[in-house]
Amino acid sequence: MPVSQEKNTVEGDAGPVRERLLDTAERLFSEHGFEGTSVRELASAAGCNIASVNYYFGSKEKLYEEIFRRHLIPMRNARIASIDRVMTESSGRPKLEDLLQSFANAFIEPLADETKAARFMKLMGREMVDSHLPSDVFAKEMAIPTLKAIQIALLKACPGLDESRAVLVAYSIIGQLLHAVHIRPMFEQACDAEVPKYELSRIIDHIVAFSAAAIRAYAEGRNE
Amino acid sequence: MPVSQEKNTVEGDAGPVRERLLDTAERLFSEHGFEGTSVRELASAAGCNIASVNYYFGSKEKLYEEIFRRHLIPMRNARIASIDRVMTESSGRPKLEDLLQSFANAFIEPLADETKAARFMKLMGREMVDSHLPSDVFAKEMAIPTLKAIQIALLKACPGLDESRAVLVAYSIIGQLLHAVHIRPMFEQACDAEVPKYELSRIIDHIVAFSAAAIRAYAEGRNE
DNA sequence: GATAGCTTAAAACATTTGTTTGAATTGTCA
DNA sequence: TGACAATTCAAACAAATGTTTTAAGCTATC
Repeated sequence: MPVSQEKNTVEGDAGPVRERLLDTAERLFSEHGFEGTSVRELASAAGCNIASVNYYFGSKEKLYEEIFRRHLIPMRNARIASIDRVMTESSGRPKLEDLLQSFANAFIEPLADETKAARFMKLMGREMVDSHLPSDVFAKEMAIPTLKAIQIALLKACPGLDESRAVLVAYSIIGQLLHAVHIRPMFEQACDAEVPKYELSRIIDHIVAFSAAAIRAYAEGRNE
Repeated sequence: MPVSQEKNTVEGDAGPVRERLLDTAERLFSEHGFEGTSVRELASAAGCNIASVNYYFGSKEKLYEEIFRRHLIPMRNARIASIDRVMTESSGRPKLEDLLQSFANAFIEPLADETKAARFMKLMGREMVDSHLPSDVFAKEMAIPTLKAIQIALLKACPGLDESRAVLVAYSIIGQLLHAVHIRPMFEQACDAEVPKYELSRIIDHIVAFSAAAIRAYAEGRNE
Protein backbone atom coordinates (compact mmCIF):
# COMPACT_ATOMS: atom_id res chain seq x y z
CA MET A 1 0.00 0.00 0.00
CA PRO A 2 1.39 3.34 -0.97
CA VAL A 3 -0.07 4.97 2.10
CA SER A 4 -0.30 8.65 1.55
CA GLN A 5 2.47 10.56 3.15
CA GLU A 6 -0.30 12.02 5.26
CA LYS A 7 1.12 14.71 7.46
CA ASN A 8 4.74 15.52 7.67
CA THR A 9 4.19 15.94 11.33
CA VAL A 10 7.51 14.83 12.55
CA GLU A 11 6.72 14.48 16.17
CA GLY A 12 9.20 17.22 16.84
CA ASP A 13 12.41 17.06 18.69
CA ALA A 14 10.51 16.93 21.92
CA GLY A 15 12.21 14.59 24.28
CA PRO A 16 14.60 11.76 23.70
CA VAL A 17 14.22 9.36 20.81
CA ARG A 18 12.76 6.56 22.89
CA GLU A 19 9.84 8.67 24.07
CA ARG A 20 9.29 10.13 20.62
CA LEU A 21 9.06 6.63 19.21
CA LEU A 22 6.54 5.62 21.83
CA ASP A 23 4.34 8.64 21.18
CA THR A 24 4.57 8.34 17.42
CA ALA A 25 3.94 4.60 17.42
CA GLU A 26 0.91 5.13 19.62
CA ARG A 27 -0.54 7.51 17.06
CA LEU A 28 0.28 5.48 13.97
CA PHE A 29 -0.75 2.14 15.45
CA SER A 30 -4.06 3.63 16.55
CA GLU A 31 -4.64 5.10 13.10
CA HIS A 32 -3.49 2.29 10.82
CA GLY A 33 -3.15 -0.73 13.05
CA PHE A 34 -0.11 -2.82 13.87
CA GLU A 35 0.41 -4.48 10.51
CA GLY A 36 -0.71 -1.29 8.78
CA THR A 37 2.23 0.65 10.19
CA SER A 38 5.74 -0.03 8.96
CA VAL A 39 8.87 0.57 10.95
CA ARG A 40 10.05 2.96 8.28
CA GLU A 41 6.94 5.14 8.46
CA LEU A 42 7.31 5.05 12.20
CA ALA A 43 10.92 6.15 12.27
CA SER A 44 10.27 8.77 9.64
CA ALA A 45 7.37 10.26 11.58
CA ALA A 46 9.37 10.20 14.78
CA GLY A 47 12.30 11.82 13.02
CA CYS A 48 14.80 9.14 13.82
CA ASN A 49 16.63 6.30 12.18
CA ILE A 50 15.02 2.99 11.29
CA ALA A 51 17.38 1.05 13.49
CA SER A 52 16.27 2.99 16.55
CA VAL A 53 13.16 0.86 16.91
CA ASN A 54 15.20 -2.29 17.33
CA TYR A 55 17.88 -0.52 19.27
CA TYR A 56 15.55 0.72 21.98
CA PHE A 57 12.84 -1.92 22.00
CA GLY A 58 14.30 -5.00 20.36
CA SER A 59 11.49 -5.39 17.87
CA LYS A 60 8.34 -3.85 16.52
CA GLU A 61 6.23 -6.10 18.70
CA LYS A 62 8.12 -5.20 21.86
CA LEU A 63 7.48 -1.54 21.08
CA TYR A 64 3.79 -2.33 20.76
CA GLU A 65 3.79 -4.06 24.12
CA GLU A 66 5.63 -1.16 25.72
CA ILE A 67 2.87 1.21 24.63
CA PHE A 68 0.35 -0.85 26.52
CA ARG A 69 2.62 -1.30 29.50
CA ARG A 70 2.76 2.48 29.72
CA HIS A 71 -0.98 3.11 29.72
CA LEU A 72 -2.91 0.02 30.66
CA ILE A 73 -2.39 -0.06 34.41
CA PRO A 74 -2.71 3.71 34.97
CA MET A 75 -5.92 3.82 32.97
CA ARG A 76 -7.36 0.86 34.80
CA ASN A 77 -6.41 2.41 38.12
CA ALA A 78 -8.04 5.68 37.13
CA ARG A 79 -11.30 3.87 36.45
CA ILE A 80 -11.22 1.90 39.65
CA ALA A 81 -10.19 5.01 41.59
CA SER A 82 -13.18 6.91 40.27
CA ILE A 83 -15.38 4.17 41.65
CA ASP A 84 -13.60 4.13 44.97
CA ARG A 85 -13.91 7.89 45.25
CA VAL A 86 -17.67 7.77 44.94
CA MET A 87 -17.81 4.92 47.42
CA THR A 88 -15.88 6.74 50.11
CA GLU A 89 -17.58 10.07 49.51
CA SER A 90 -20.91 8.43 50.08
CA SER A 91 -19.81 6.32 52.99
CA GLY A 92 -20.19 3.12 51.02
CA ARG A 93 -23.72 3.71 49.87
CA PRO A 94 -23.57 5.88 46.77
CA LYS A 95 -26.45 7.18 44.75
CA LEU A 96 -26.74 5.06 41.66
CA GLU A 97 -26.53 8.00 39.28
CA ASP A 98 -23.41 9.31 40.98
CA LEU A 99 -21.66 5.99 40.65
CA LEU A 100 -22.56 5.62 37.01
CA GLN A 101 -21.70 9.20 36.13
CA SER A 102 -18.34 8.97 37.82
CA PHE A 103 -17.41 5.72 36.15
CA ALA A 104 -18.63 6.91 32.76
CA ASN A 105 -16.58 10.07 33.05
CA ALA A 106 -13.45 8.14 33.97
CA PHE A 107 -14.15 5.76 31.13
CA ILE A 108 -14.73 8.40 28.51
CA GLU A 109 -12.31 11.00 29.79
CA PRO A 110 -9.45 9.96 27.49
CA LEU A 111 -11.65 10.84 24.55
CA ALA A 112 -11.94 14.42 25.68
CA ASP A 113 -8.32 15.37 25.19
CA GLU A 114 -8.03 14.86 21.49
CA THR A 115 -4.37 14.01 21.40
CA LYS A 116 -3.13 12.33 24.52
CA ALA A 117 -4.95 9.25 25.67
CA ALA A 118 -7.55 9.26 22.94
CA ARG A 119 -5.17 7.43 20.67
CA PHE A 120 -4.61 4.75 23.23
CA MET A 121 -8.35 4.37 23.54
CA LYS A 122 -8.56 3.67 19.84
CA LEU A 123 -5.65 1.30 20.14
CA MET A 124 -7.44 -0.65 22.84
CA GLY A 125 -10.40 -1.01 20.54
CA ARG A 126 -8.12 -2.50 17.93
CA GLU A 127 -6.45 -4.80 20.40
CA MET A 128 -9.81 -6.20 21.43
CA VAL A 129 -10.61 -7.46 17.93
CA ASP A 130 -7.08 -8.01 16.68
CA SER A 131 -4.78 -9.03 19.46
CA HIS A 132 -1.05 -8.58 19.14
CA LEU A 133 -0.40 -8.63 22.84
CA PRO A 134 1.01 -11.83 24.27
CA SER A 135 -1.39 -14.11 26.11
CA ASP A 136 -4.42 -12.37 27.54
CA VAL A 137 -2.72 -9.50 29.30
CA PHE A 138 -5.52 -7.16 28.27
CA ALA A 139 -8.21 -9.22 29.92
CA LYS A 140 -6.15 -9.84 33.03
CA GLU A 141 -4.78 -6.33 33.47
CA MET A 142 -7.74 -4.28 32.37
CA ALA A 143 -11.06 -5.95 31.69
CA ILE A 144 -11.44 -8.30 34.63
CA PRO A 145 -10.25 -5.97 37.40
CA THR A 146 -12.42 -3.15 36.14
CA LEU A 147 -15.38 -5.47 35.81
CA LYS A 148 -14.90 -6.68 39.37
CA ALA A 149 -14.73 -3.16 40.75
CA ILE A 150 -17.84 -1.89 39.02
CA GLN A 151 -19.65 -5.08 39.96
CA ILE A 152 -19.14 -4.82 43.70
CA ALA A 153 -19.81 -1.10 43.60
CA LEU A 154 -23.14 -1.78 41.93
CA LEU A 155 -24.05 -4.30 44.63
CA LYS A 156 -23.28 -1.71 47.28
CA ALA A 157 -25.28 0.97 45.54
CA CYS A 158 -28.19 -1.38 44.94
CA PRO A 159 -28.57 -3.93 47.73
CA GLY A 160 -31.64 -5.33 46.04
CA LEU A 161 -29.65 -6.22 42.94
CA ASP A 162 -29.07 -9.90 42.41
CA GLU A 163 -25.40 -10.79 42.46
CA SER A 164 -25.51 -12.96 39.38
CA ARG A 165 -27.12 -10.10 37.54
CA ALA A 166 -24.60 -7.51 38.63
CA VAL A 167 -22.03 -8.76 36.14
CA LEU A 168 -24.59 -8.64 33.36
CA VAL A 169 -25.41 -5.08 34.28
CA ALA A 170 -21.71 -4.26 34.17
CA TYR A 171 -21.56 -5.69 30.65
CA SER A 172 -24.44 -3.48 29.65
CA ILE A 173 -22.82 -0.35 31.00
CA ILE A 174 -19.41 -1.01 29.51
CA GLY A 175 -21.00 -2.10 26.25
CA GLN A 176 -22.85 1.17 25.94
CA LEU A 177 -19.77 3.22 26.81
CA LEU A 178 -17.57 1.36 24.37
CA HIS A 179 -20.13 1.75 21.65
CA ALA A 180 -20.23 5.47 22.25
CA VAL A 181 -16.48 5.44 21.70
CA HIS A 182 -16.64 3.32 18.57
CA ILE A 183 -19.33 5.18 16.71
CA ARG A 184 -17.62 8.52 16.95
CA PRO A 185 -15.38 8.09 13.91
CA MET A 186 -18.44 7.19 11.90
CA PHE A 187 -19.95 10.57 12.61
CA GLU A 188 -16.81 12.57 12.09
CA GLN A 189 -16.46 11.72 8.42
CA ALA A 190 -20.01 10.97 7.35
CA CYS A 191 -21.68 14.32 7.86
CA ASP A 192 -24.67 13.50 5.73
CA ALA A 193 -27.17 15.21 7.95
CA GLU A 194 -28.78 11.84 7.47
CA VAL A 195 -27.62 10.99 10.93
CA PRO A 196 -27.96 13.03 14.10
CA LYS A 197 -25.08 15.02 15.47
CA TYR A 198 -22.64 13.31 17.80
CA GLU A 199 -22.64 14.90 21.23
CA LEU A 200 -20.61 12.86 23.62
CA SER A 201 -21.85 14.54 26.78
CA ARG A 202 -25.45 13.99 25.75
CA ILE A 203 -24.76 10.34 25.08
CA ILE A 204 -23.05 9.91 28.42
CA ASP A 205 -25.93 11.53 30.25
CA HIS A 206 -28.27 9.20 28.45
CA ILE A 207 -26.26 6.10 29.33
CA VAL A 208 -26.27 7.09 32.98
CA ALA A 209 -30.00 7.74 33.09
CA PHE A 210 -30.83 4.72 30.96
CA SER A 211 -28.76 2.35 33.04
CA ALA A 212 -29.89 3.76 36.36
CA ALA A 213 -33.51 3.27 35.40
CA ALA A 214 -32.89 -0.30 34.28
CA ILE A 215 -30.95 -1.21 37.39
CA ARG A 216 -33.65 0.21 39.65
CA ALA A 217 -36.19 -1.94 37.87
CA TYR A 218 -34.01 -4.94 38.57
CA ALA A 219 -33.41 -4.06 42.19
CA GLU A 220 -36.87 -2.89 43.14
CA GLY A 221 -39.25 -4.73 40.87
CA ARG A 222 -39.34 -8.32 39.86
CA ASN A 223 -36.89 -10.82 41.20
CA GLU A 224 -37.47 -13.35 38.49
CA MET B 1 -17.47 -40.81 -20.46
CA PRO B 2 -16.32 -37.43 -19.30
CA VAL B 3 -12.94 -37.19 -17.76
CA SER B 4 -12.54 -37.71 -14.08
CA GLN B 5 -12.32 -34.41 -12.27
CA GLU B 6 -10.06 -35.28 -9.42
CA LYS B 7 -8.60 -32.28 -7.75
CA ASN B 8 -6.57 -31.18 -4.82
CA THR B 9 -7.90 -31.78 -1.35
CA VAL B 10 -6.79 -28.96 0.83
CA GLU B 11 -9.88 -27.68 2.51
CA GLY B 12 -13.05 -26.31 1.05
CA ASP B 13 -13.02 -28.63 -1.88
CA ALA B 14 -16.63 -27.81 -2.47
CA GLY B 15 -17.59 -25.60 -5.35
CA PRO B 16 -15.67 -23.63 -7.90
CA VAL B 17 -12.51 -21.74 -7.11
CA ARG B 18 -14.17 -18.34 -6.87
CA GLU B 19 -16.53 -19.45 -4.11
CA ARG B 20 -13.80 -21.32 -2.30
CA LEU B 21 -11.70 -18.18 -2.28
CA LEU B 22 -14.56 -16.12 -0.88
CA ASP B 23 -15.23 -18.61 1.92
CA THR B 24 -11.58 -19.05 2.78
CA ALA B 25 -10.86 -15.33 2.70
CA GLU B 26 -13.82 -14.70 4.96
CA ARG B 27 -12.38 -17.07 7.51
CA LEU B 28 -8.78 -15.88 7.31
CA PHE B 29 -9.63 -12.18 7.25
CA SER B 30 -11.86 -12.63 10.26
CA GLU B 31 -9.14 -14.51 12.12
CA HIS B 32 -6.03 -12.53 11.22
CA GLY B 33 -7.30 -9.31 9.70
CA PHE B 34 -6.78 -7.87 6.24
CA GLU B 35 -3.11 -7.02 6.45
CA GLY B 36 -2.54 -10.10 8.58
CA THR B 37 -3.58 -12.41 5.77
CA SER B 38 -1.34 -12.81 2.72
CA VAL B 39 -2.55 -13.76 -0.71
CA ARG B 40 -0.33 -16.81 -0.61
CA GLU B 41 -1.81 -18.12 2.63
CA LEU B 42 -5.20 -17.45 1.16
CA ALA B 43 -4.61 -19.34 -2.06
CA SER B 44 -2.94 -22.16 -0.21
CA ALA B 45 -5.83 -22.56 2.20
CA ALA B 46 -8.33 -22.42 -0.62
CA GLY B 47 -6.31 -24.95 -2.56
CA CYS B 48 -5.79 -22.84 -5.62
CA ASN B 49 -3.12 -20.83 -7.33
CA ILE B 50 -1.89 -17.46 -6.15
CA ALA B 51 -2.90 -15.78 -9.36
CA SER B 52 -6.53 -16.82 -8.89
CA VAL B 53 -7.13 -14.00 -6.45
CA ASN B 54 -6.25 -11.39 -9.03
CA TYR B 55 -7.84 -13.37 -11.82
CA TYR B 56 -11.25 -13.53 -10.20
CA PHE B 57 -11.33 -10.37 -8.16
CA GLY B 58 -8.71 -8.06 -9.58
CA SER B 59 -6.96 -7.48 -6.29
CA LYS B 60 -6.86 -8.46 -2.66
CA GLU B 61 -8.90 -5.40 -1.73
CA LYS B 62 -11.60 -6.14 -4.28
CA LEU B 63 -11.91 -9.63 -2.82
CA TYR B 64 -12.36 -8.05 0.60
CA GLU B 65 -15.09 -5.80 -0.72
CA GLU B 66 -16.81 -8.72 -2.41
CA ILE B 67 -17.06 -10.53 0.91
CA PHE B 68 -18.99 -7.62 2.34
CA ARG B 69 -21.09 -7.21 -0.76
CA ARG B 70 -22.17 -10.81 -0.30
CA HIS B 71 -23.28 -10.50 3.32
CA LEU B 72 -23.92 -6.92 4.24
CA ILE B 73 -27.25 -6.28 2.58
CA PRO B 74 -28.79 -9.69 3.39
CA MET B 75 -27.78 -9.37 7.02
CA ARG B 76 -29.14 -5.86 7.25
CA ASN B 77 -32.38 -6.95 5.63
CA ALA B 78 -32.69 -9.84 8.07
CA ARG B 79 -32.45 -7.44 10.97
CA ILE B 80 -34.94 -5.00 9.55
CA ALA B 81 -37.26 -7.83 8.57
CA SER B 82 -37.26 -9.15 12.12
CA ILE B 83 -38.44 -5.74 13.23
CA ASP B 84 -41.10 -5.53 10.55
CA ARG B 85 -42.35 -8.97 11.46
CA VAL B 86 -42.99 -7.97 15.03
CA MET B 87 -44.63 -4.78 13.87
CA THR B 88 -47.11 -6.49 11.57
CA GLU B 89 -47.81 -9.34 13.96
CA SER B 90 -48.79 -6.84 16.60
CA SER B 91 -50.71 -4.56 14.28
CA GLY B 92 -48.18 -1.80 14.65
CA ARG B 93 -48.14 -1.68 18.43
CA PRO B 94 -45.75 -4.38 19.63
CA LYS B 95 -44.94 -5.27 23.18
CA LEU B 96 -41.59 -3.75 24.00
CA GLU B 97 -40.03 -7.04 25.09
CA ASP B 98 -41.16 -8.75 21.89
CA LEU B 99 -39.56 -6.08 19.75
CA LEU B 100 -36.30 -6.18 21.64
CA GLN B 101 -36.15 -9.96 21.77
CA SER B 102 -36.81 -10.26 18.08
CA PHE B 103 -34.19 -7.71 17.13
CA ALA B 104 -31.64 -9.16 19.52
CA ASN B 105 -32.15 -12.62 18.08
CA ALA B 106 -31.73 -11.40 14.54
CA PHE B 107 -28.66 -9.48 15.62
CA ILE B 108 -27.01 -12.33 17.45
CA GLU B 109 -28.21 -15.18 15.27
CA PRO B 110 -25.08 -15.31 13.13
CA LEU B 111 -23.11 -16.14 16.25
CA ALA B 112 -25.13 -19.26 16.83
CA ASP B 113 -23.94 -21.17 13.82
CA GLU B 114 -20.32 -21.42 14.62
CA THR B 115 -19.03 -21.55 11.09
CA LYS B 116 -21.19 -19.72 8.62
CA ALA B 117 -22.01 -16.12 9.35
CA ALA B 118 -20.13 -15.98 12.62
CA ARG B 119 -16.95 -15.23 10.74
CA PHE B 120 -18.54 -12.34 8.97
CA MET B 121 -19.71 -11.00 12.30
CA LYS B 122 -16.13 -10.97 13.49
CA LEU B 123 -15.09 -9.36 10.26
CA MET B 124 -17.60 -6.57 10.75
CA GLY B 125 -16.14 -5.92 14.15
CA ARG B 126 -12.73 -5.53 12.56
CA GLU B 127 -14.04 -3.28 9.82
CA MET B 128 -15.53 -0.96 12.41
CA VAL B 129 -12.17 -0.21 13.99
CA ASP B 130 -9.93 -0.76 10.99
CA SER B 131 -11.70 0.19 7.81
CA HIS B 132 -10.56 -1.21 4.49
CA LEU B 133 -13.85 -0.65 2.74
CA PRO B 134 -14.00 2.31 0.39
CA SER B 135 -15.80 5.40 1.64
CA ASP B 136 -18.39 4.73 4.32
CA VAL B 137 -20.26 1.87 2.72
CA PHE B 138 -20.59 0.15 6.08
CA ALA B 139 -22.34 3.07 7.68
CA LYS B 140 -24.57 3.71 4.69
CA GLU B 141 -25.49 0.10 3.93
CA MET B 142 -25.71 -1.29 7.42
CA ALA B 143 -25.53 0.99 10.41
CA ILE B 144 -27.80 3.85 9.41
CA PRO B 145 -30.66 1.83 7.89
CA THR B 146 -30.71 -0.55 10.84
CA LEU B 147 -30.60 2.34 13.26
CA LYS B 148 -33.51 4.04 11.51
CA ALA B 149 -35.63 0.89 11.58
CA ILE B 150 -35.12 0.15 15.25
CA GLN B 151 -35.67 3.81 16.05
CA ILE B 152 -39.11 4.14 14.48
CA ALA B 153 -40.10 0.73 15.83
CA LEU B 154 -39.23 1.90 19.31
CA LEU B 155 -41.34 5.00 18.88
CA LYS B 156 -44.28 2.86 17.81
CA ALA B 157 -43.82 0.48 20.72
CA CYS B 158 -43.44 3.33 23.17
CA PRO B 159 -45.52 6.36 22.19
CA GLY B 160 -44.37 8.16 25.30
CA LEU B 161 -40.74 7.93 24.23
CA ASP B 162 -39.16 11.18 23.19
CA GLU B 163 -38.05 11.13 19.58
CA SER B 164 -34.66 12.65 20.23
CA ARG B 165 -34.09 9.99 22.85
CA ALA B 166 -35.09 7.10 20.63
CA VAL B 167 -31.81 7.20 18.75
CA LEU B 168 -29.88 7.22 22.01
CA VAL B 169 -31.85 4.20 23.16
CA ALA B 170 -30.99 2.49 19.89
CA TYR B 171 -27.31 3.16 20.57
CA SER B 172 -27.66 1.59 23.98
CA ILE B 173 -29.28 -1.55 22.62
CA ILE B 174 -26.84 -2.04 19.78
CA GLY B 175 -23.93 -1.20 22.05
CA GLN B 176 -24.94 -3.91 24.49
CA LEU B 177 -25.45 -6.46 21.72
CA LEU B 178 -22.14 -5.69 20.07
CA HIS B 179 -20.35 -5.92 23.38
CA ALA B 180 -21.87 -9.33 23.96
CA VAL B 181 -20.37 -10.32 20.63
CA HIS B 182 -16.97 -8.83 21.35
CA ILE B 183 -16.37 -10.28 24.77
CA ARG B 184 -16.98 -13.84 23.70
CA PRO B 185 -13.46 -14.52 22.46
CA MET B 186 -12.15 -13.30 25.79
CA PHE B 187 -14.05 -16.01 27.58
CA GLU B 188 -13.22 -18.78 25.18
CA GLN B 189 -9.51 -18.71 25.84
CA ALA B 190 -9.26 -17.36 29.34
CA CYS B 191 -11.00 -20.06 31.34
CA ASP B 192 -9.55 -18.99 34.62
CA ALA B 193 -12.71 -19.53 36.60
CA GLU B 194 -11.81 -15.99 37.59
CA VAL B 195 -14.55 -14.82 35.33
CA PRO B 196 -18.11 -16.10 35.05
CA LYS B 197 -19.15 -18.46 32.31
CA TYR B 198 -20.27 -17.01 29.01
CA GLU B 199 -23.87 -17.88 28.27
CA LEU B 200 -25.08 -16.01 25.25
CA SER B 201 -28.77 -16.73 25.75
CA ARG B 202 -28.60 -15.49 29.32
CA ILE B 203 -26.89 -12.31 28.21
CA ILE B 204 -29.49 -11.73 25.51
CA ASP B 205 -32.33 -12.20 27.94
CA HIS B 206 -30.68 -9.74 30.25
CA ILE B 207 -30.21 -7.14 27.54
CA VAL B 208 -33.87 -7.41 26.61
CA ALA B 209 -35.10 -7.07 30.18
CA PHE B 210 -32.55 -4.39 31.05
CA SER B 211 -33.38 -2.27 28.04
CA ALA B 212 -37.14 -2.71 28.34
CA ALA B 213 -37.06 -1.52 31.92
CA ALA B 214 -34.96 1.49 31.02
CA ILE B 215 -37.15 2.45 28.08
CA ARG B 216 -40.29 2.21 30.18
CA ALA B 217 -38.77 4.54 32.70
CA TYR B 218 -38.08 6.98 29.89
CA ALA B 219 -41.55 6.67 28.39
CA GLU B 220 -43.59 6.66 31.55
CA GLY B 221 -41.59 8.55 34.08
CA ARG B 222 -39.81 11.82 33.82
CA ASN B 223 -39.81 13.86 30.66
CA GLU B 224 -36.81 15.90 31.53
C1' DG C 1 -9.55 -33.41 -34.63
C1' DA C 2 -9.07 -28.43 -34.71
C1' DT C 3 -10.30 -24.02 -32.78
C1' DA C 4 -11.54 -20.69 -29.43
C1' DG C 5 -12.32 -19.32 -24.67
C1' DC C 6 -11.98 -19.89 -19.98
C1' DT C 7 -9.31 -21.53 -16.26
C1' DT C 8 -5.10 -23.12 -13.81
C1' DA C 9 -0.04 -23.34 -13.17
C1' DA C 10 4.66 -21.93 -12.10
C1' DA C 11 7.77 -18.44 -12.22
C1' DA C 12 9.32 -13.90 -12.06
C1' DC C 13 8.03 -9.09 -11.16
C1' DA C 14 9.08 -5.01 -8.38
C1' DT C 15 8.30 -3.38 -3.76
C1' DT C 16 8.06 -3.54 0.89
C1' DT C 17 8.70 -5.85 5.11
C1' DG C 18 11.41 -6.24 9.92
C1' DT C 19 15.92 -6.69 11.21
C1' DT C 20 21.03 -6.44 11.37
C1' DT C 21 25.49 -4.63 10.46
C1' DG C 22 29.52 -1.78 11.04
C1' DA C 23 31.16 2.57 10.77
C1' DA C 24 30.47 7.41 12.16
C1' DT C 25 29.04 10.54 15.67
C1' DT C 26 28.03 12.14 20.11
C1' DG C 27 28.35 12.43 25.01
C1' DT C 28 30.75 11.42 29.47
C1' DC C 29 34.16 10.90 32.75
C1' DA C 30 39.05 10.40 34.12
C1' DT D 1 42.82 15.93 26.17
C1' DG D 2 42.08 10.82 25.55
C1' DA D 3 39.42 6.84 26.14
C1' DC D 4 35.26 4.49 26.43
C1' DA D 5 30.53 3.80 26.08
C1' DA D 6 26.16 5.22 24.13
C1' DT D 7 23.80 6.63 20.32
C1' DT D 8 22.88 7.64 15.39
C1' DC D 9 23.36 6.69 10.72
C1' DA D 10 23.30 4.74 5.91
C1' DA D 11 23.48 0.56 3.87
C1' DA D 12 22.44 -4.06 3.20
C1' DC D 13 20.09 -8.29 4.70
C1' DA D 14 16.85 -12.10 3.78
C1' DA D 15 12.24 -12.85 3.65
C1' DA D 16 7.59 -11.70 2.42
C1' DT D 17 4.42 -8.82 0.08
C1' DG D 18 0.69 -8.04 -4.02
C1' DT D 19 0.73 -8.38 -8.76
C1' DT D 20 1.85 -9.71 -13.58
C1' DT D 21 3.33 -12.66 -17.10
C1' DT D 22 3.63 -16.57 -19.96
C1' DA D 23 2.59 -21.05 -20.97
C1' DA D 24 -0.12 -25.06 -20.33
C1' DG D 25 -4.63 -27.46 -19.33
C1' DC D 26 -9.36 -27.93 -19.88
C1' DT D 27 -14.13 -27.89 -22.11
C1' DA D 28 -17.17 -26.93 -25.28
C1' DT D 29 -18.53 -26.10 -30.32
C1' DC D 30 -17.83 -26.75 -34.96
